[in-house]
Amino acid sequence: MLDPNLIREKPDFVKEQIQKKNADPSLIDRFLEVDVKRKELVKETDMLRHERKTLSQEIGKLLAQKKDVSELKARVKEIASKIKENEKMLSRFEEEYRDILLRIPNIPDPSVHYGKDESENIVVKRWGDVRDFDFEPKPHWEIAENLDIIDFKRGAKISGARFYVLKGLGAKLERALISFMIDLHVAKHGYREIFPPFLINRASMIGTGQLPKFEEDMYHTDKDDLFLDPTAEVPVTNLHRDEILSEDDLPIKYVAYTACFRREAGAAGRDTRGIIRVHQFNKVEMVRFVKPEESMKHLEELLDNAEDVLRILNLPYQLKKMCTGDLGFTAAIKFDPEVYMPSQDKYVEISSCSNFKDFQARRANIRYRAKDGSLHYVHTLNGSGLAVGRTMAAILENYQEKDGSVVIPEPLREYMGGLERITKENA
RNA sequence: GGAGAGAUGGCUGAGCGGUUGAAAGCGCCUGACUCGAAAUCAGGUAGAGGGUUUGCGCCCUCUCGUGGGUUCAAAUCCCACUCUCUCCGCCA
Repeated sequence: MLDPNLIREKPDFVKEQIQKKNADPSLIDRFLEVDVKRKELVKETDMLRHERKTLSQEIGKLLAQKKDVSELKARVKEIASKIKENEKMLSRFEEEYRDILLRIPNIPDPSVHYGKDESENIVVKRWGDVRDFDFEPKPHWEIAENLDIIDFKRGAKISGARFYVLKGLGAKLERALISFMIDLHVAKHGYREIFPPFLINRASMIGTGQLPKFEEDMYHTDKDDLFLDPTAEVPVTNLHRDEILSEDDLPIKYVAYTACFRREAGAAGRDTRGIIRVHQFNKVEMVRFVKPEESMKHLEELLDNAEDVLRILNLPYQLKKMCTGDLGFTAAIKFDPEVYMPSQDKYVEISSCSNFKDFQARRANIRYRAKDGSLHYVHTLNGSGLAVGRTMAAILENYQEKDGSVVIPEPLREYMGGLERITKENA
């Protein structure tokens, strides 16, 4: 959430900023209204409580002197009932105050360009040589089905549309990719590996900004009120919810593999074929907790860590900078690495790297104590490094051969028992 | 699932109806000593909300797992819930 003081002091600025994200500026007016009412009531109630406290102490003293206190008691009782009334009203205001605050999106970083939606994102970088095929490159789902390493039909049978089954070397390649990515980020980029729970409580979902606004996008278990992990960002960022870290601990860098579960509620008809958009996929995610003044530097590093995976796998990619309208609810600035897909001659999102600044830290109450004793909110960042399923798709397409086999990228071979190629025979 | 024990500040841990927002220790900060450091000594050190002040600050309220209740008054008594630990049961 935003700093309430920023909204109070510069409401017009905040309105303007959230409108760039296509959010409703009337949220700010509602906030200010509730804020005023709440403050008045707090003031009044605090005065009453003060009175109760003083008189109660008085009673204690008189009682010690064995004096009559029945009159005083009656007075305090009256005050107490008034307090109770106020508290009921106050808790309603507090709830609304909090709810509005939780529904106001983060404001964009000044360096982010204005744009209405994804069509106005800009490509800021391109890397790698797109391969010159001497045959018509097939889409990944055809390659995979021909090799019998992905089974869409049976995925649908077991679970439904947008689920698939990995088989044989397909399953092994998935595992290889996960290990390869984690090892890279740990050994070369200095992250600590985390393996978090996949079922997550409500408080954590609020902490990183999935709730209250996006409940429809998540799988939920009714009996226990738990959500299926939509991204490791949630459990890993919430690792330090309600904690005060020490300045010496920062920066903290975590990398985690998790399965990710998404209902894709609004995605009917999009990317229906293949493994690009599915309900369950694997992802390796990097998360950083950093000092505010260093967070932009950390975004650059994080982004480079994600790109490094693509470079090492020699997958051509481009980097897209998101415009204000496509930042999403929580990000202040965001870059998406996109991998080249030969069958469509298009670049497809394979990672997303964001700086949330103090937006998540305020929600999740993650602070650090500076050397001088003062308290500050940390800045949080995260980025996929990378989405595993999409990496698999990219490898299948970019490394496919005319005979239908797929060459295994050199750096992955040690994770595949030295295997160099997936063929119909060995798959 | 059953039985029991517990949850207090950055950490450990005392308090079990009325100057207790909380002893003590650790940690941290400041000062003295030192060329410097360590050790020692002295002092300081919870968070949130609100008011006031140009500012340093000062004042008020709330918070001892969470939510309710009893009482003039609750960290302290009662109830519910959550979590942790121990034992039993079940189980990959």
